[in-house]
Amino acid sequence: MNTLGDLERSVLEHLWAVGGPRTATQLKDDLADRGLALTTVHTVLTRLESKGFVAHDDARPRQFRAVGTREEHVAELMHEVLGQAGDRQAALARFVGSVDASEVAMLRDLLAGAERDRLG
Amino acid sequence: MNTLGDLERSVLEHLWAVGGPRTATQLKDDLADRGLALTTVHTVLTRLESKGFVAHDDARPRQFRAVGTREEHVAELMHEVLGQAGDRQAALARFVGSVDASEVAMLRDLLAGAERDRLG
DNA sequence: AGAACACTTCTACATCGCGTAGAAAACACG
DNA sequence: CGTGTTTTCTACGCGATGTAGAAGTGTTCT
Repeated sequence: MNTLGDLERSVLEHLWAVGGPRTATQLKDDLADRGLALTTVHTVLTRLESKGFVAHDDARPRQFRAVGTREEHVAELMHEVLGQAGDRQAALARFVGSVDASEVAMLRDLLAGAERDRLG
Repeated sequence: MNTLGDLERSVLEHLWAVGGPRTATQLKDDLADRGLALTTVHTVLTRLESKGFVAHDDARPRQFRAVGTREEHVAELMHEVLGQAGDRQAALARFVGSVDASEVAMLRDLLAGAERDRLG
């Protein structure tokens, strides 16, 4: 499922944050605190790409960008996780039972919207 | 985060399904399709235990049981995942936008309850 | 009690994913 | 073309996991 190592996650997280395309060299600099070799960045990007999280064009410093947003990813993961529950409703109940107050209010609004959409 | 291998997951899943305690030998038989050695089952149980998913008593065929339910686990994972979102609300919105109709209705009820609890 | 069997713990090994990067190959630019 | 940059290839170490043998401990039956 959520098979991302620390470094992979950092890089992807950064691409998500940036929002746009980024070259390997730029990423290496962006993550300078890690002190990575350029090839390391490349390896990670390649792996992220083979996992479908990143794509690059064929320009000549390759431009790498995140496929999808962090929020999409999170929502997708939540669904995957929920799919593991035998009793989805029970799992959802527990989940809802522990989201914080502001989110509860927001969820309610979202649900109202979802319902309207469904009813047309 | 969700660090469970296939076998570990199978065993835990089985313990969740069974609901009650189970000996290593019983588990080995329960999962006979895997053709595991008894010691393998023990190793896995030990690892699950060190991860906090399983506990055993000190009776003499040790009784192993799942700590918590699958639904609790799922809800917990959902929270962990949600915690990864930069924008929790956006993530929740996407999530809610794709749960099915019956669950939407149920969520609405759950939320009403959650709110009452908070206000009350 | 002693033997035979069952259960538990210890130790080990192969594989795989991931962090990490050197070496080599392909390419751009003056 | 030569030099610096970028990309690809290859590789190694480590920790997690699947897998289980060997050894130790407890149980049972005669």
